[in-house]
Amino acid sequence: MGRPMAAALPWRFFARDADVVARDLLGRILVHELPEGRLAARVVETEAYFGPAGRNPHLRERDDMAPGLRARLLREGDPASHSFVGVTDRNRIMYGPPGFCYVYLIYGMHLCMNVVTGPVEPPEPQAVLLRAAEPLEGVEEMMRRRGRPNLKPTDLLSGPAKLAKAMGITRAHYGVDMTASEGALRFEAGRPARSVMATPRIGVVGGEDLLLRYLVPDSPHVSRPVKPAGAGRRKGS
DNA sequence: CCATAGATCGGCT
DNA sequence: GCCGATCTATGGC
Repeated sequence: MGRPMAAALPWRFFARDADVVARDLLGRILVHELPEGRLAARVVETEAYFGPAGRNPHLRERDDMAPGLRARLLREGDPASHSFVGVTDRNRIMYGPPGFCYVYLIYGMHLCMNVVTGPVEPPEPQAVLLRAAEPLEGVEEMMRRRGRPNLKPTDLLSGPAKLAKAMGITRAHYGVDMTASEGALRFEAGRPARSVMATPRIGVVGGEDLLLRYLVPDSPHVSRPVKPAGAGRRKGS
């Protein structure tokens, strides 16, 4: 056999609220073992999705969440979440236990990959969208799967659909347990990111002002860089 | 660098 | 029937 298999991040890691998991996933390693080889990438950008109002009373106990955000989620729920409308065939996995893979088709042609999160009691249908990562192992195979020549490493996994495609994610991964010890698709511990920044989520309708997108601000592998804090662009150095 | 159009189809009303 | 948790090519500056 090849290398010793590192432990998958355990079930408990994902049994926390989506914002906490989304932050904690930054710097962790997404791994997919394929016949063609091992694909590995460091997560640098995520988004948290909660559920409808009324299914999240446990948020009242949270003293580590911005009060405005907590109040909004308690009062209105998360209108951008696929679980906002209640159970459907597509979002059913979000209502199950944490640590499972949620894959969906977007714009008729792209797949996006999530991991289900949230406390078990009381339950809430949450997920974390994987938006960007830094390629570490199997770069050649990732490029082949992206099917575009001369792709720079920073363009390989810099978006949710790019990430899913390069990492070999298919609809067959819907409902896969990412915490299984022998599983091909899992997270490894890696090293948590040193700095984390929060911004509004990309491309959502509803909850546009909620700061539920998390990224490693100095990473060149994110889908969209953080807006410079100061004024317009510089010229030279 | 920025803005925009087109691709393409499953899920939900 | 409408529309989306996106990507890419193209054209302008």
